[in-house]
Amino acid sequence: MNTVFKALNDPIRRQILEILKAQDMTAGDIADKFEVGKPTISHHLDLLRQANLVSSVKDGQFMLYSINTTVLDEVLKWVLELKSNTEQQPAMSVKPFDKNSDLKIKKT
Amino acid sequence: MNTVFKALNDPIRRQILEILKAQDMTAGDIADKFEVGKPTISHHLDLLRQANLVSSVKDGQFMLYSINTTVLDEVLKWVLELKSNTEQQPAMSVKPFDKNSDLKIKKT
DNA sequence: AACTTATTTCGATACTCGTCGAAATATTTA
DNA sequence: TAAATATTTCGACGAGTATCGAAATAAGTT
Repeated sequence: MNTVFKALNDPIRRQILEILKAQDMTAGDIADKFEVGKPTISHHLDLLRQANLVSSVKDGQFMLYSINTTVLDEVLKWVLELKSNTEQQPAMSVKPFDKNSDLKIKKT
Repeated sequence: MNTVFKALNDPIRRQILEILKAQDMTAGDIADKFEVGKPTISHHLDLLRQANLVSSVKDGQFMLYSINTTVLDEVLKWVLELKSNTEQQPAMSVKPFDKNSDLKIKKT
């Protein structure tokens, strides 16, 4: 979960995923689509692989990368959970916050 | 988009969102739920606010924070887009990659 | 007005991260 | 086998980030 969010927290890595959604691609061809050097892209691909967001397979001297969207289900679930049910009123709700109420949640 | 992913890329900030999903809460009460100091939580709340993931309102000497899930729709849309349609075969697909094909996409 | 409480701001510090060029590794081609 | 190509690893550097204690700001209390 942490590694997935970490992997998604970079515009290049997100772009790589978008590229790989269209088609599998070699490391070199992916790198050609960006301004940064190949070692940098290799590093980005490594982080994506650690997060299980891409898989790779060796094809001769090439490394063919492909997207793996199953891990995104976790993210999806987490985000949807956050949006589900209890439609929270914004802070400036009609009912003022009662700092003396016993709603305070103590650390579990 | 970038700021949202950046804000979500921290376990404490994600926990804060989960807490605020249950109920609005003051900065101090939020801070009490973590081991780190109050200045740190204040900073985390600031990042969440920059990403529009929380809103805050002053209630006397307290700052009441509440979640704002509308920004998460962006994330949701992006993730779903990545999962939609073209169910990509993994790299180890039956058909080997043809490095000589003219599939190479040049930079737009 | 003095004191307490709540929160943020300010510097400072340690750590992580994105990036690079050079070198290492592996594969294909001549 | 030597040279070329593809990719990764390595070591380094600068920028960003999480964290802290102390100080500043603001509101409530005595």
